Amino acid sequence: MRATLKEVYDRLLESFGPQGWWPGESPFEVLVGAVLVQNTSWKNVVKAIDNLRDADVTSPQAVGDLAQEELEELVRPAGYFRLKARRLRNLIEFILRRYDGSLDAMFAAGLPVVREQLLTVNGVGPETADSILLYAGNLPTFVVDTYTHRVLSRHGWIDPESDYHAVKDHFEQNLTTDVALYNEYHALLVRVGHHYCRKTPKCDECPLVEMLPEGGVQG
DNA sequence: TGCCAGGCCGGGT
DNA sequence: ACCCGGCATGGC
Repeated sequence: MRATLKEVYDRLLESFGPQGWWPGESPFEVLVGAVLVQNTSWKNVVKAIDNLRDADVTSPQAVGDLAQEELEELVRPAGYFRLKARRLRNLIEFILRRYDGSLDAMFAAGLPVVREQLLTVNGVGPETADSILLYAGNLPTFVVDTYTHRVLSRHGWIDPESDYHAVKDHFEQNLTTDVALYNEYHALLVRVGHHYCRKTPKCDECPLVEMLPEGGVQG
């Protein structure tokens, strides 16, 4: 008898409690954070976001007014700083041109439309796009990240070869369409990943250990 | 002290 | 279609 995704969710929620994601004081900060956190620890991203706030860069328009070198210095603590300053610029330019800099207007255009548009921006891939849509826009799209894939494949709940969209569809087809649920579930998977499901797993005290298949973790 | 972090892109086979 | 290197700072 295999655990359902809902049962896994309930177990995580009872173990860790609500995570209250996404960290960020505004949709703009959430969007910025989604780009800056690519393959980087959130601790570093916080420093970069603090820099932006201290410099009064709190809107797409404010980013638009910055020289590229200034933007690079502000986001430097997040790592890959030249690359990320470029990606951030690409995304902000898109929003300024297409939506006159209004995040509200962008999200009002609807989930499937905006998702496709975001994916055309160089530097915005599926996880970044879905993070923006879910955590900044409150739109019901499930976010898949490295921990999502790792936790599920180690427990034998997905094919380890499955790609981003396969995992995303798996969640969306086996859960009710619910922004709060998607939000909390992803945050809980990152939490359990941080504590127990690193590259070398520590399953001894993991709340999901009793849900392991015969033979323990895969891979 | 190395290893790794809430990806994504571009170039080579 | 795949595979792989590059990107960079800071925490544990």
